[in-house]
Amino acid sequence: MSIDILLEAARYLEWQAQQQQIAREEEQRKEKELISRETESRRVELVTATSQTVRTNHINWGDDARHQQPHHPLIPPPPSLPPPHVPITVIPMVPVVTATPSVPTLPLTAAVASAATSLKSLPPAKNTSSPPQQQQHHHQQQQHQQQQQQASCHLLCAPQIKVEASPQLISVKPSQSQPQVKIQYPASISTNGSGAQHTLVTHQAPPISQPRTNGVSVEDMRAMEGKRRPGGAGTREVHNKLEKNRRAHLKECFEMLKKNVPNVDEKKTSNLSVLRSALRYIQTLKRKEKEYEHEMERLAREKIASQQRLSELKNELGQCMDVMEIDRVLRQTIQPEDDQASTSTASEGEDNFEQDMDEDVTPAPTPPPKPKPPILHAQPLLTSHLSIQHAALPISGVLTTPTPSGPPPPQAIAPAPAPGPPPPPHPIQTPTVQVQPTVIAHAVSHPSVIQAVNHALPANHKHLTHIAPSPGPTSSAPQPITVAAAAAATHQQIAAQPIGHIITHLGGPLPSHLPTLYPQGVSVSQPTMVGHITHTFTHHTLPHVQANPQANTNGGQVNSAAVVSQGNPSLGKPTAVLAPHPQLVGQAAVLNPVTMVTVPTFPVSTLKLA
DNA sequence: ACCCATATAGATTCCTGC
DNA sequence: GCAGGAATCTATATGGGT
Repeated sequence: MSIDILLEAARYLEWQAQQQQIAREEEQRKEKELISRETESRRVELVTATSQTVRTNHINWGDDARHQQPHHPLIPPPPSLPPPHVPITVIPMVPVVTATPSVPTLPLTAAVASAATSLKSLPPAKNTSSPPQQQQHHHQQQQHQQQQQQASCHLLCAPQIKVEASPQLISVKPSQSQPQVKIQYPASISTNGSGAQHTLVTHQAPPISQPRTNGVSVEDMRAMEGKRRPGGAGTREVHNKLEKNRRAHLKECFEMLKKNVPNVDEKKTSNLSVLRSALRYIQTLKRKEKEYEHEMERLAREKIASQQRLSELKNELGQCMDVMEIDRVLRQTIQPEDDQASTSTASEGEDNFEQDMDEDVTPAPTPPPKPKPPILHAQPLLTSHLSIQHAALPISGVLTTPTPSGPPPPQAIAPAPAPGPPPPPHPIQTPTVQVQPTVIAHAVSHPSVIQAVNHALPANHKHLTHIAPSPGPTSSAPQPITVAAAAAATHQQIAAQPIGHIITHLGGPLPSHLPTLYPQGVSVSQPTMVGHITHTFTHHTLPHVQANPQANTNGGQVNSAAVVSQGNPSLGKPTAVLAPHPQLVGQAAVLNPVTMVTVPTFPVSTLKLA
């Protein structure tokens, strides 16, 4: 219920009260005349004054006046006092007013409230409403004057009306004359006072002060309404509109939240339930997030452990193979070929190798003697080669990852051009001929070969990449080394084109880094090592090449200068091609102008993954 | 301008007694 | 099953604080 409605109702009541008051005044005046005529002068005046006072103060209290008659034995009952025509309607406002008594800006309600509070003290005032006649007379005169002067009515009548009105009469029009009420109310209050002197004093002031204390006059109220309405109404409307928009936005937000939160009933879900559901959902998400994080950590730990285990296994396997191969190869090669080699152990043989290498190796940067067995140094980088080799070997075939598709690439080492079947039209870089790095790696990275080379090389030269047949001291033309040539080391071709030079490189994963990583090749020209290598080719590589033609597991680089190899007549095996690495050609030319056999410089990680 | 608290009314749902 | 009341929720108005 807005204040505007209340104000409208108050004005309506005021207007009705004025109308009724005017009519009643006419009647009362007529009554006065009649009474004055019937009764004597002074007493009649007194009686009329009191009755009028009562009437004016309690406009609708006709019944009360009658009830109060016993209390006023001197006052005869007003015979012609008309009962209120219509009941009073202001009553419903009182509960509202009393419900909100703290509204200071509401003059009407404040006035009503104050009047209501004053009404509580009204009955005793009625009981004591027998002031001296002089006072009453004086009061009557004042009342008359005020009645005539009053053009504005006061709402103080409302409480009085309310008190008198019965609950059943709430909806009926009021029958109060507010002007009288306004004026008479202070009078009644003053009469309620215990002392006559006090009433006199109060009579002087009340007409002016009471309206201020009890409330605001109608005109003041109207003025305030005028102040509030133009600006206040607009402000109110704007404020209401803004508030409405705000609520709409809030509602949209709730709707959005409801959509984003699963397991929320589309219907019958209040905002509170939506908030609760959202809270539960957020908590669930947080819990799941933590679980997933833990799972990820666990999987990461498992992965690391698996990788470590894998590397350990690889190391163990490679170490075992190296040791075994070295022992065996040393026994087989060094003893028969090197007469100087005594029945030395592998370590002693290594020393011999080292000594030999010191003698025969080309002027390469000579590192200080290795404090440790070279196998230990070579292990990390040799692992890749060993893996390839082992993958190719039947023993360690578990580690292989055979290529599922594609024609079996000719895995071979480039044969010597002279013997064997007719060479292809393009001996070099034949598209149909592909050199399998696996084979090359297998051939070159045979543990024994590598080990032998590593022994011959300084400690930091551990990655065997190039093996070149010995072109002879004056030969500068690159010549491919083939399986046949390798086999010829022990057969016929070794004499014609023996492998007299092996170029080693430090293991660099990327070919592009070769120029920087391998500023110089290391030539292995010692007969012992060359013989060992060729022997290894003969006894280990070729069988593997034949047995595992598709053993390319890493898709290594194809040598650009592939040379069709010749089949080994003695073994009757397919031709193997071994070609120099394209990116090492230039370097090979620089290092040693021979045909090179390269080991693909694929990353070690690739091998590990394979 | 925005937000919040309060009061109120209307609608809906739930519970209870008959 | 139905009426009535209580409980709950939503929308609105209003005033006040920041």
